[in-house]
Amino acid sequence: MGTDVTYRKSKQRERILQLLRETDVHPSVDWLYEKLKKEFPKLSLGTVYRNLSILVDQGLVKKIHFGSTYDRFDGRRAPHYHLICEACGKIEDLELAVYEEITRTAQTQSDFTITRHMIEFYGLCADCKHQ
Amino acid sequence: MGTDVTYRKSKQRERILQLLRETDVHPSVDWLYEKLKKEFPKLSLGTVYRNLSILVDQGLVKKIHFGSTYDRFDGRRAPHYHLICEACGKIEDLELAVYEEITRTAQTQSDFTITRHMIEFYGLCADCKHQ
DNA sequence: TGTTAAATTAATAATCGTTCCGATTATTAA
DNA sequence: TTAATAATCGGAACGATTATTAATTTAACA
Repeated sequence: MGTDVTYRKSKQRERILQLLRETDVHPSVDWLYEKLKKEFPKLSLGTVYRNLSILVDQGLVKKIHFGSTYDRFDGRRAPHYHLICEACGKIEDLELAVYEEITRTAQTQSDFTITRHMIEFYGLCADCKHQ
Repeated sequence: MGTDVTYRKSKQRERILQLLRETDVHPSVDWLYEKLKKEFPKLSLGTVYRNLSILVDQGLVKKIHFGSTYDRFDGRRAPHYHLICEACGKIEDLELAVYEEITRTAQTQSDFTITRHMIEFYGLCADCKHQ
């Protein structure tokens, strides 16, 4: 996904964006694929993936749970927050007191029973900052 | 992974936990596998996976990026937080003003260049609450 | 200590979500 | 209309993870 690529419009991509704008269910790839197969019977799964990544690239859509594609494990027991380098994927612990009250504040705005929260901070680590 | 299973101890699992306690790099499965292969030349990748899931089950280790195994997409442009139901995986938007100052506070505690943060709240949605 | 049943292991096959590929089709600018 | 090339389709390939299997190791107790 280079920076200087020009995108042509495509019916499929337009509809993917439209669907994402219309709904609030935070669709998965399969959800979009199943919906769109009715309009585009020959639609391929790869097309959905490719267009989603173009839309994310264009800043029109956000990918939730962006981060590394594989699991990481943490032997630290106390709750704490994470710093994630967007260049190299490094994960560090952040020495910052956990905001317990955020969970309670969120609770007042929702009918979920909220038990915990997680914060991830994104940016560039010291190494990647200097190329 | 039932709740009433008794686990026997195993050298491999003990070392995995020990490694996770000693390090702060938030190891991936492969990192652990490569380290431990020196001590247990016949170690299999499946053993690392199985023991990690036992340790997570016992609450001794945390899996980072716990949540859905596939990506979700969001067509909403303004930054906002998410509520995630731990029972059914539903993701909802939370109507809560974004705490811009959290990013700045975190910045004072780190040598990362922090550009943004994300908060996810975990709990049970209204439907799952009532079974 | 020695026996034995049960848990753990290694190896490998299967699965899942995602990305990549070659051939074809569609869009755009000239 | 034409030439250039981006986007499509369908399927193969891929990496991370999970499940299956038979063989090995271990805890517990006689």
